[in-house]
Amino acid sequence: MSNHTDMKKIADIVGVSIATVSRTINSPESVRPLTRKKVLRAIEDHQYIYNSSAADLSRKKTTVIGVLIPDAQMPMFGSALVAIQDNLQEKNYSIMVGNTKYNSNIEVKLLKQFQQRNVAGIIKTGFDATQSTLEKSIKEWGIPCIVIFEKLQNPNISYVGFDNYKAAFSATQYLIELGHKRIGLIVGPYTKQMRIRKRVEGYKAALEESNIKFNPEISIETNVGLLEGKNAMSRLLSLPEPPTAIFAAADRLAIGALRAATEMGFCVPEDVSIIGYGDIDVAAFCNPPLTTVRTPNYSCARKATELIIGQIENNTNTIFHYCMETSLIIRDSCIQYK
Amino acid sequence: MSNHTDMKKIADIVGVSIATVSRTINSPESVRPLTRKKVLRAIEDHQYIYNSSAADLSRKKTTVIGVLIPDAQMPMFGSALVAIQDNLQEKNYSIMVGNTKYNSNIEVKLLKQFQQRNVAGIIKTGFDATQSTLEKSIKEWGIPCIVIFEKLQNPNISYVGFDNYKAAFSATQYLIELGHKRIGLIVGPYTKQMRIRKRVEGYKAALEESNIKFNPEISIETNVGLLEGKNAMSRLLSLPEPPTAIFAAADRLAIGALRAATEMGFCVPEDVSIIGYGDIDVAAFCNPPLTTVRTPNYSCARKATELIIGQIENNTNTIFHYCMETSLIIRDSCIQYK
DNA sequence: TTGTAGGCGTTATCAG
DNA sequence: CTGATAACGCCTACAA
Repeated sequence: MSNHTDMKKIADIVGVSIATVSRTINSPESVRPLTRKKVLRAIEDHQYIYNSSAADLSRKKTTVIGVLIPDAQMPMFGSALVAIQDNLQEKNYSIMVGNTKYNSNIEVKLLKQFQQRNVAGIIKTGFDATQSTLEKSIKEWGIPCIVIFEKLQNPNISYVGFDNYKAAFSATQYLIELGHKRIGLIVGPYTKQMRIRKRVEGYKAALEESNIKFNPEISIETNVGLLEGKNAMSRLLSLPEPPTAIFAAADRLAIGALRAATEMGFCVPEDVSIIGYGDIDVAAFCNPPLTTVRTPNYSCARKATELIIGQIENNTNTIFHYCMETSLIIRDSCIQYK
Repeated sequence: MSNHTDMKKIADIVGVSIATVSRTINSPESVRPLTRKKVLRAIEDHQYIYNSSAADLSRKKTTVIGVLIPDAQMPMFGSALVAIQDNLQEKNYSIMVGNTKYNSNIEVKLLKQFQQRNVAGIIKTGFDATQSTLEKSIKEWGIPCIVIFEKLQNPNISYVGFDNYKAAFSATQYLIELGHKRIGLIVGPYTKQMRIRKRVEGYKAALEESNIKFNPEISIETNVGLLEGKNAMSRLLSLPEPPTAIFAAADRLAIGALRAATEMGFCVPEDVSIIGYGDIDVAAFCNPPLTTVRTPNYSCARKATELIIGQIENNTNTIFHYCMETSLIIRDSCIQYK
């Protein structure tokens, strides 16, 4: 005989059926106030702990949502977590996180875990063309899945993102307007990530629009990180004819680049301008403060959560496409080329 | 009739009992190789999805662990998440996160959620004396709970941390050795957080050891953030007789402080030295690179995960106390006082 | 408004 | 090594 308090026990104590206990928890309005009160009292007095696993099994549906991010250490993704929870908290949903490290094996494994745990919905950052299998399986799986931080081509997948192409275009254009012609690019693994590739395309398009020829020699693909940004910048500045401006398509790359410039004796922005991407919070605290593109991370994640909750509760699964605006945050790391 | 693949269905297909299917999943070695192979084949062919909720219910035990952090946006806590998952991944455990925002109401709510979901263990950062109720309930609850990033006084709670007192002591001492006597302090909400209070105590003890009187006027308690650090530093540097060195007991405070100094025309370290705390990754990329105390965040989280998994699997619940070493990382933001 | 009872998909015990 | 079967704790028609 279990000495552990379950619904049955509460029911016995109050002298009511187990169904009534369940009801006072899930739809209190459907039980007579007096009964309700007695049940709640017993729950309180006997420290009854509701068992979500059992409920999940019975309902064939959980109140857990799975969140997939590449790297919890990056503020951009951390803020997604915060936003999601801010929105979920009051509704008593829980968050299951997975850190993919940009590794699709890990991602697949985590998704499988989510699936086995029967999460009610998934919010993930980024979605690659190479993930068509994934697309198919999520479709069949039948739960809502929203991609954030990215504007997708694929009309079958919901997203709440921003236009990486446009944002990168405007950053590059800004540099061009300042008179720069030799504009270097330091960018993350765009060969793997669509969201990053769009930035490269935006950069190229802006150059082209101004009849500046794309120069692969001053364009570096690297992993995203402070050190990586620094290394890339060192290479760029060691060139016989270094760029006069750099578009670092991630703030952390920009911060690394800034460090490289400083250490090599280049003044920013006098000797070389640097524009970042993301407007992470330290960007404003760099020396000099970093001019960058602000992407609406928090609001994307928040909006996505709102939408997914809606879908879960109404048991719908329509496709949403939201594209939020980005903006140029002009600080002190870029200057007119003379 | 459900068209959804469950164990029963696989069993029927293979012509074996449901128990055998369960076995080939959970203890493959206990089933005849040929049978095993057939079952696995069917699982593969029919895209069977294991239902963890059901298993959890049956086992009365889950394989999810709850992680409580104050702010997912802070790299220190992000790295904990990463470390925990790195360790959990291969064992097929999942992580449920909760972001407390340093708010104990939220924390209590999240813990209750964890409890209802029947998590197998809890890893949390920080533990306050004010949380004695919590201590009691976790005790009764009976699952392992490990506090990280902190060395606790309370012998009843497991921790894997480091000695904040000692670390702060050594940071302050370093400043003193450099000849500073007027050493300011910018620190997080130590009135609320034990882990932060220890830093204040370490700071004071170091001063006292060198017969420097603690001066409350150059000591500021604030929330932890870049802007907060900047504001605090502005106040300090506006004093008629500003400090010649600052111990910012969190790197983000230090970075804010650095910014304030720069904007106010103070050179760091020539006019004022700044030492940080935490060695977050951008610290090395500041201008100047930040001298700071390195705390073993990743390894604490990793170790804690290892321990908690051990407890879960062996069904034990002993108390562990691990204290890791911190170290002084000397870079360029502090200089000899002349 | 309340009770009855079958079912959710696994695990685990006990035989065989 | 394999099978039958009773839990696990809750939800949800259906009935009263």
